[in-house]
Order: sequence, then C-alpha cells, then structure tokens
Amino acid sequence: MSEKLTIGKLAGATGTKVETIRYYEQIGLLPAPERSAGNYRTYEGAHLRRLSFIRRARDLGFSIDQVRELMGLADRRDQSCIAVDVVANQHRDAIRRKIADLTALAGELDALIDSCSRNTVADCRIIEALAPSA
Amino acid sequence: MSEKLTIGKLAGATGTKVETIRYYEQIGLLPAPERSAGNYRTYEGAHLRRLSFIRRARDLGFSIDQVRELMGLADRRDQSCIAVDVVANQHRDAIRRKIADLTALAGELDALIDSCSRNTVADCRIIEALAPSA
DNA sequence: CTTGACCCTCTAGCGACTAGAGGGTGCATA
DNA sequence: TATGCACCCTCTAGTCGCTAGAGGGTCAAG
Repeated sequence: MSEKLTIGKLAGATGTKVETIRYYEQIGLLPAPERSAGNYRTYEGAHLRRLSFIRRARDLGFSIDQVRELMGLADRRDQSCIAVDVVANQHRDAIRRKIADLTALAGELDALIDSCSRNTVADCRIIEALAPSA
Repeated sequence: MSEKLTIGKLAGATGTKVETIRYYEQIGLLPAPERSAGNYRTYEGAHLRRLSFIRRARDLGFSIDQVRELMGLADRRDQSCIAVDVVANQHRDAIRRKIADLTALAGELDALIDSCSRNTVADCRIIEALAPSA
C-alpha cells in the first residue's frame, strides 16, 4: 500500500503548493501529520482526502472559515445537512452580489471607454469623468 | 474662502476614512499637505480634487498602481489620451474575465445546492461533491 | 562521496486598508 | 478658568490567503 506521502507527493496529488500545505497546518486547517526519523512530514490517506476537500471548496470560492465550518459539519454525519445547505447558499448569494457589482462597474467603464475620442489628454473624457465635476 | 480643510473635513467631503487619507499620503498617492501650528494637516482645493479623482477611480475598481498611472497621464495634458484608453480597457477586460469566472462558479454552486435533499450529512450531496471521488 | 532534489523552520512581503494604543489640540460650555 | 469632548497626531500590528526567501538539513542515485 502506498499509504505514506511526503509533502511534495501530497502537493502533487492535490494540486496544492508545498508552502500552502504547511500554511494550512499552521492555521489548523489540516491536522499535523507524523514525522519521519529525518523530521519529514508523513501524510496518509486521511490527509489526502481532507486536503482534497479543502482544495475543492477553495476552488469554489469558499473562504477558509467557511471550509472550516463545512468540514466541521461534514464530520457530524448523523446531523441534518440543512446547515451545509445554508453555508452553500450564503456563499452563492455573495457571489451573485459580486457579479452584479462587477457588471455595473463594467457598464460604467464601457461608457467611459466609448467616449474616448483619442484626442489629447486635455479633453479626454475618461480623465474628465474621473475628475470631480468642479 | 473656505480653502483650508482638516483631514476630517476632507474625509467627509470625499467619503474617505481619515485613516485611508493618511495611508494615501504614506504611500505617496496624495501629496503631504502643510501643517498647522498644532501639527494638523491643512488641505486645500487641489488636494480635494486629487482625492476625489482617486476615490472615483478606486470605486471603479482601478488598483492603486493604475490610479497612479492615470494621474500621471492626466497631468500631461498635451499628450494623446490613447494611453488612458489602454489602461481603462485593460481594467474592463480584467473585470469581464472576473465576471465570467464568478458566473461559472455560481453555476457550479447552483447545481450543488439543487442536489441537496436536506437529509442527514451522511448522504448530503454537497459534502459528497466536495469530497474526493474516493 | 558528492550532487541535486527534496525537506525543514522562521520571517517578511503582497494589496489596500483597518484598528488600536497612547498621546496632543482646539473649542464650547459651566 | 477649568473641564469635557471631538478631533487630531504617530506608530504598530492585524486582516486574508497565501508566496517568497534565507539558511539550513535529509535522502537516494550515480
């Protein structure tokens, strides 16, 4: 069984950087593994699963605190998963709000850019629009 | 003429926090103003205009470095404003990319959330989807 | 036995602020 | 005149999620 992994192997297997793994251990997101005689971290299957979960959730944009919460919930397997649903919904809503904000912004920038007549800066509409109405 | 402003007044007039103004001065984005006898910063019209420009650009999502660049360009009034157009375009494109990324993310989260049948965590599809395929 | 890839700890840096400690100033009111 | 209070000052450290670097130790291959 290829049970034991060095930090480099774990990094490769999960698409995480070595430094990031050590960081996750430092902030208590990933449990500290055993050490080898030469003081190397030796990871096992459980770590691999845990880190994969973290990666996936992070890729979906969950914050570290949300990941922590999700993992805490995931470990209480007999409880209702409504709490999980709540976290996911909050996150989706936050993303939707961010999309709306950015869309509005892009619209403003579009208007700004369309107005550029590529003259001198002195009568540049973009600069004008940024400056106060003075 | 109400020419002179304390930092608090300037903050109020531009919708900026006092700390942020001091921070902008520290990083050289806003020039250091004169000081009063009691060592208070005393701002004038030019500062107000400068800070308003900064705020507006920041609200539109330009980075501090981009703001610096835009202000540098704005000061060379006889030059072509094509460079301004370029900065604005780069920024708009970056925002559009971010919107696309977030939209994809929101879609994934939607699928995840729709699958939640509100059972126990043991067979929660959200947790399942986050965990490795193991 | 040396080379080179990997691992270790510790510290500082990124962007753009924000918060707090510990103090000084300026003005109105009792 | 004293006092209270809002405002100002500097300096330092914290936020988030890593990332980079210095200065070393370990391990396996050739």
